[in-house]
Amino acid sequence: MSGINIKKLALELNLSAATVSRALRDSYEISTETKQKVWAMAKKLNYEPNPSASNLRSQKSKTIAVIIPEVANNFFSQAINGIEEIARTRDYHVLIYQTHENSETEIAFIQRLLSGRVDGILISISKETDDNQLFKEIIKDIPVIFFDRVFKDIDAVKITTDDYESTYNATLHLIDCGCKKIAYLMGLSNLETGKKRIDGYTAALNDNDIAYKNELIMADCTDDDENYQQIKKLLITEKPDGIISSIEELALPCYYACKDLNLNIPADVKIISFSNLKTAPLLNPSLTTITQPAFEMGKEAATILFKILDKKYFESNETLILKSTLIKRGSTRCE
Amino acid sequence: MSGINIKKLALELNLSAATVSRALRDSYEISTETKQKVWAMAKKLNYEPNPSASNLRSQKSKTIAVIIPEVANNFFSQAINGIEEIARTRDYHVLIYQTHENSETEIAFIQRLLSGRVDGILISISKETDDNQLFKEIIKDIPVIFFDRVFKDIDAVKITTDDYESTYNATLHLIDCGCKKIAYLMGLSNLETGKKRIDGYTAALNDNDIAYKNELIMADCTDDDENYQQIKKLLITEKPDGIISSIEELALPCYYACKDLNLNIPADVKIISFSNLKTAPLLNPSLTTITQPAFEMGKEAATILFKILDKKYFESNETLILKSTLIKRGSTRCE
DNA sequence: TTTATTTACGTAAACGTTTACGTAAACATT
DNA sequence: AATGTTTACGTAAACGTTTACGTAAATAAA
Repeated sequence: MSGINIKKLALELNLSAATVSRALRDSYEISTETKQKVWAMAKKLNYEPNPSASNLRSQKSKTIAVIIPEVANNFFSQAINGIEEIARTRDYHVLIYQTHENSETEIAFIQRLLSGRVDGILISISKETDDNQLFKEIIKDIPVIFFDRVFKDIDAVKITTDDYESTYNATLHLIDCGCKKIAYLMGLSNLETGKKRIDGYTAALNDNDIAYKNELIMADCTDDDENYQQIKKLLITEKPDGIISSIEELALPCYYACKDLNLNIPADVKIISFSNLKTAPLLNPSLTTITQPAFEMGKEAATILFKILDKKYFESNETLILKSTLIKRGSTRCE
Repeated sequence: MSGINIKKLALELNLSAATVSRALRDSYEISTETKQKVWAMAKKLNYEPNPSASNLRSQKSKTIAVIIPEVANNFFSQAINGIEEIARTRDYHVLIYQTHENSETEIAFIQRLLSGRVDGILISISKETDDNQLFKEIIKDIPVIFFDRVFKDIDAVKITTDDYESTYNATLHLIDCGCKKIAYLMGLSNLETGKKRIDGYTAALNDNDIAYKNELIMADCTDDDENYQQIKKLLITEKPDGIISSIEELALPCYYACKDLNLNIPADVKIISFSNLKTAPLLNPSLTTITQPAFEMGKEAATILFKILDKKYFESNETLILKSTLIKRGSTRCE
């Protein structure tokens, strides 16, 4: 708010506001001479166009929203990083909203965004959300890209990783290491993401003639301590020799539980987790991870959103699938 | 963009836009009866006021900007978490900008924000920034709160941690553990933050009659590999028995370097680092950390900003200092 | 009953842009 | 010389709110 607006600028230049506006946007209607005078004066006076006025007139906000469960999470913060990088190249602004896995918060945010505040939305659905009716409505009003945590039956652009293959291969890896009783820590069960992950697990079991046992499946809940207790209970009662954690949040509790129960990783139980932890190689033991390309997902999601905003993207319901990487480390070392 | 604006709403209700506007804001000038009709219809039609129009008229954006070096960083993502939580309680929106430690990017962002896009700015200065002249200018135009990474001589509100005490106590801890040659990995040397940290270190050495040696100080640079090589070189040539890392980014390279050189932590060299890693307890060995209250810093910074916006805060240059915690773990275990 | 006050609304201007439309001057075409 | 076209700008309306000001009707005070 240097207090300088286009009118004052025009006054200073003995021009009309219209001419100044056109000159600033490099319109062909304005002589080169005038343009240069305008540019010079704009720079001199540190003129910045008022975004509210611009947005109001143009009905564009040059802003996108990112709605995620948590910022303080390796995956999501890396995704934001990618999104912000792309947005910056386009001089777009990025609004951040955290749902804390709460469906109502999520809905409230979205409702508030349906008023021209943003030109598009990038969203990773909260765990709790199982009803996609609202989303089916809003995608008619504004471009929405779903990333990582997506719905099954919605006609929208989605960016995911190869969730099915990831858990399939992870399970195979454990089987190769000799595991016979592989537990599965299930997250995101409401979402397509979570379903594909467990499907990969069961398919791998099937393909290797290992019976699926319901008792080996643990569904995560919202309470961290409860999760920890459940994992411990699972380790005690079922004595699995392998664990696949479908979400990063459950990996560390596994480590703590094993420590607590004097179980050796990987001798007694091998562990693989979805994770974007930078410290995975330095854990004790180092953690075998399914690492998602979070940064690239953010970049891709933003890139596609901008293509849509540019009207250069026409597949309204494509799913772009990026590959995760299974990084084998100490927690699944075979003897 | 449900396409419904205040005029259509007014038309539907047989009222003027002015009355509707006032009813929505619960003005005393409007009868209870009318208000309720308006509220009901607004809800029914899913009316959301257009923010550009509101902002333009009111000269408020209900938006704040957060300018930080990186999102994908434990400290900053936790700080954003705190900021977002406070902003939400006020129905404010949060814009995120990453400088990637680049001073010019930082300046460009700030310039763009001086046009009413945001009502206030929360910023953690980039490493490279040493000139605070621009900042002295902008704080006249818009409320700016500096957090964690702050300038020395600027008349603004700052939120920091007890940087001096933190490194002082960390150094003491190493001395207590018998360390005689304590290396210091220096970051943020341009900023008050970095200066206070190294001051704490040298003071502790002084108070314990240990000579300060320039060769034991390593300044970080922008290149990760270069940092790693420098740390290795330091370990080889100086053989320190303790290391204090003033930034989280250098902690893991230390671990790798020690591994590489077959140095045992903590037997050969003890390590303490500023860090907000959740996995610090699970590293091999677990890492002794100076943990900053990142979440609380974000909350405090946002809270004070809102007080300023509410004109309920008048100390224009207070520094609020939160306490970091020295968490002693395996990397500094004494025999 | 007359006048003052309060209540509940409407009118219109303003916020700072952008752009459709208009136009005078310069230039080109016949 | 009369007409058409281009160039380079200005005028004014519009985007969707909010609010100062105005006012008719209802109520209170005299």
